[in-house]
Amino acid sequence: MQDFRVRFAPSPTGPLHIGGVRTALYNYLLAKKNKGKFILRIEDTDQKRFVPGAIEYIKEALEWAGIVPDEGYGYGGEYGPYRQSERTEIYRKYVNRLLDEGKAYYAFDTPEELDRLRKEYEARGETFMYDHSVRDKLNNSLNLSEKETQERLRAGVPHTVRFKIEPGRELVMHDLIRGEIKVNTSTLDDKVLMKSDGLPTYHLANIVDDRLMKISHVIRGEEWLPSLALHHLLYEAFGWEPPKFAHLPLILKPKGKGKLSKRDGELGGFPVFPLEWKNPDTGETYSGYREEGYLPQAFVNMLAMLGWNPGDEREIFTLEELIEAFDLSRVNKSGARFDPEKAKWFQQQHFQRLTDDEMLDMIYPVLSEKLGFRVEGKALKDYTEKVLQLVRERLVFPRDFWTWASYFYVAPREYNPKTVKKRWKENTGEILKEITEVLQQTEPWEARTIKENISAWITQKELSFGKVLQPLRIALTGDLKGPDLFEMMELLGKDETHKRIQKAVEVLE
RNA sequence: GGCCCGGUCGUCUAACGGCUAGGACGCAGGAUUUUCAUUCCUGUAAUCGGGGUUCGAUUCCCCGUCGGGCUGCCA
Repeated sequence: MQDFRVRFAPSPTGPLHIGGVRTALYNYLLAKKNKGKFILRIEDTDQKRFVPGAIEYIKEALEWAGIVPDEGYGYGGEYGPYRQSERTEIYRKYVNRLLDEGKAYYAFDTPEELDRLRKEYEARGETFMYDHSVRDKLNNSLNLSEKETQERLRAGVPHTVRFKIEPGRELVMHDLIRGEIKVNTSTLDDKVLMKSDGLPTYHLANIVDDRLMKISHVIRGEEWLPSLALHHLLYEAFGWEPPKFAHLPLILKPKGKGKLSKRDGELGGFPVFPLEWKNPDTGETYSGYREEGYLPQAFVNMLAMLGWNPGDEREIFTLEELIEAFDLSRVNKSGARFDPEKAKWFQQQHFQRLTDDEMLDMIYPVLSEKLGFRVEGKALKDYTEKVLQLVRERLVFPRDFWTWASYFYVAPREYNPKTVKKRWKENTGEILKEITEVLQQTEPWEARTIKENISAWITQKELSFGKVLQPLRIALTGDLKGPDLFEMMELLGKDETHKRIQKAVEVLE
């Protein structure tokens, strides 16, 4: 029985976007479910596109989400190095093997020449493919004598190595999600395996590394499906048994056409990245789920459900529960449109499941920032804990605490003109003055007694509750929203309650 | 254009070939509440089209159509 080993192999060309995180997540879930290993490999064979900070970003994002690699770049392991730019010698060895066996060849065509050919074909309405039909007319070692080829190589003429694909074979492959996939090799081109800079392309490095790192299952995005046939042929050329493959459906834009891209976030007002990212070149900043206040468990839950379901009607999962429930056979085939609203709903569900202490830990920093000083000291913390009891069920993000509870800390500076206009009548001032007296005599100062006294007074005066309580609320909070009025008054305290009522009467009369 | 992969409510999705096609988000209405929010209830809305196979197709096959991906010395 072969060990279960999967890898996540991002390219450090920028921040990981949520599609990448989901791929990592599915790999991780499968590894954990099967008591296997989840490996992080960095695919940085394109030095031109390398972005400083990207590797650190990827690791930080995975760790924040709780998708921690067991092995790989920065995590150790016996199959390293796990960064492809450190493995060039290995790739060279394997390319030479293909070259020796006549399964690959040197190509001396320059990028300019190829570019020209592509344009020519395009002008004719055709597509240029470097394949069996044209390779014997092009500038490569298949058409050169052994001597000429060796001379050019010795002279350092820039060249690539291409994989020689034999046409006319019907390949039947298997994908764990899609089933049988058939491709005729005549439709494939002779892909470059080794670039002129001596570094391998993705295809070669990927196959060699997956083999050497004993990867049992390759779980990757659907954008790789067209390369599956090529990869199979490479395994075959090396005489290796290929791993099992699964191609995940893509995550699509919420609106419009195409797959989710980083621009969609700015347009739609939601993050497409797990963590905030500052582009080192342009200085542009892209928002992240972490900075927006999302809980990692909500983020992961939301991503898991985008393309997979447990087969029953459960929707809320912890990471552990996902490991238990996850199954590749229940991953969907079609692309999923990302829905920012549903993401918010997952956040709400997970946030509400937090304990008071967990919530408070996230709320103190928000409060400190708004208040302008660090929240510490038992009195303030105890007070905040009581405030939390009144507002907790309406919180979705930690920052919501301030929107719903600011008036517990700061007296209203202004009164919402619209609600004032609607609810503040001529005799309101008079009513509040009388209420003040009722409150003055209220002992002890508790929600229950306050409620009893005010209710009794309203009934006795034959007034409506709304006429009295709504202006009272405006006086205390500046608007017509918030938790139970009497609980609020108890927490605010007798003095503060009086001060606010008096001020409102002065300002609004 | 070529190659590959898909298509169930607006969105995410469920339904061994056999029910009034189920759930969730959203939206609308209602209940609760002094208010807002939460919560609860109700409603809303779908099998891309055409052929076939079958007693019976959302489900299997073919064609069309639409959507997506790939088509780089990117990954």
